[in-house]
Amino acid sequence: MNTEEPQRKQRQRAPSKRALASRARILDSAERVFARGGFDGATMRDIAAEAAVPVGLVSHHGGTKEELFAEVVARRAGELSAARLEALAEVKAIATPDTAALLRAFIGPYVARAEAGETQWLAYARLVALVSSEPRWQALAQEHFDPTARRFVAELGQLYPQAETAAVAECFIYAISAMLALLTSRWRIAALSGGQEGGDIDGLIAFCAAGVAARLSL
Amino acid sequence: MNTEEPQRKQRQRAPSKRALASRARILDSAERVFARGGFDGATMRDIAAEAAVPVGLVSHHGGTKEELFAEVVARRAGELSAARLEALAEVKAIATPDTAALLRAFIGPYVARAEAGETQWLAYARLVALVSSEPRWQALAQEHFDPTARRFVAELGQLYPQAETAAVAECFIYAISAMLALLTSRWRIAALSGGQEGGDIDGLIAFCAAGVAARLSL
DNA sequence: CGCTATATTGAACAAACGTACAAACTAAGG
DNA sequence: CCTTAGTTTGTACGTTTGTTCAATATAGCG
Repeated sequence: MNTEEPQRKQRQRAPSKRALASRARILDSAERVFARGGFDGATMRDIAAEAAVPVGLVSHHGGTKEELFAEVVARRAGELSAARLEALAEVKAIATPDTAALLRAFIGPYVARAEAGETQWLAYARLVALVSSEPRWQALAQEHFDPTARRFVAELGQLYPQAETAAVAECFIYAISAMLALLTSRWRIAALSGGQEGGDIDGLIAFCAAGVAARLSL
Repeated sequence: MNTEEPQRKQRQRAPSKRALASRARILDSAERVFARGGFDGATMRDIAAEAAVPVGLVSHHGGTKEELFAEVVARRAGELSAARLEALAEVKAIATPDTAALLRAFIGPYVARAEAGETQWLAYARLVALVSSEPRWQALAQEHFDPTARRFVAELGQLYPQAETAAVAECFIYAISAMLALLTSRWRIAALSGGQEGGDIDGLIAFCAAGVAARLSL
């Protein structure tokens, strides 16, 4: 199973400050470029140009294009999962959470970061949507997203003991895609409503909570 | 505005049966390949190989890669819009439709085709998800999807006179992304529920109808 | 049939792609 | 300060990309 990493070649020296800065800049750049055009739509040269470094340096820090993509996905996944589980723990400490509280614990941390003006988190949302929908990245989704998602599905299931697990998972996927739609398709909402800005987290949670309750009480 | 089509070069001869068959086979092939890997993930040679024709023939019938993509999207959009508007007319003929009936008129024709074993419609769902989420294809979405979507948003708005148009559009986008999730992410539902199959149209509509009602009554 | 517009084929093109590499350069550790 | 592991740079290689093209085959039409 774990034969693929025989022994990580241990460094003899710590990376310099400049090297760490280059690496971070390249990962940020890759995040934006991957978000803009998907995996195949992005080129190593685009990433290098956006980071203002020569092409070779991208490979040096990021490895293969696939390795670079996986690393970009992995980078924020840890922080996101931790924040979600923490929000879940908080809400469970107070009282037995209802559907809306559970969904808010999952959705809130993401939307908060995306709306805090941190454009990188908004770009990351497009990546998550990509990884979540294309079977090609199933392994990435399984590793980085499934554990936390499973946890929330289990919590949700406790609120609807008579519902099958598949139905709970189905609802959860609906909620996730609605969340990603809010983050990535605001332009579409504006286009359909004649230019009005629309879409906030409270409306999203109201939508999803009611949907889950109705679907799982069938 | 319409200077791009000065005068469509009129054919002197009708296309032969074989030519029509080739053309259809190429479009079907392109639909599958585009659905599998997106626009950039697909190559003209993949499309040609799947259709079992030489590369040049793809260009001959499909034109540029972008033109081919646009044509693949356009091909089913007409039938889909017509079916949706017909379902809407039917449901309005009987009585004033409620939220669930409106959503069923929009979602039903699509899911029915996708579940009828016609794998091409399932592949097309991935294309629609792609066009609906990437700003790059905004023009295609505007031309082929927006008119019908606007119509349904208007109908939905009549049921919730106090709601802003942007809120109605927001709900509609949520419903669409849930529908596309049902069509394209069944593998994800199975992964989250330990392998169980899940997701049917009745559950989806129950979810969306309750969500819309709750969101627009805020 | 014989003519001709169209369809088909396979080869070829320049451009762009991911990656590898050697040389030049920096900075950490003794 | 000198050594050396690590970083940065520019270039170059072999593929694959979308598209074009001349030649060949086919089928519609008088």
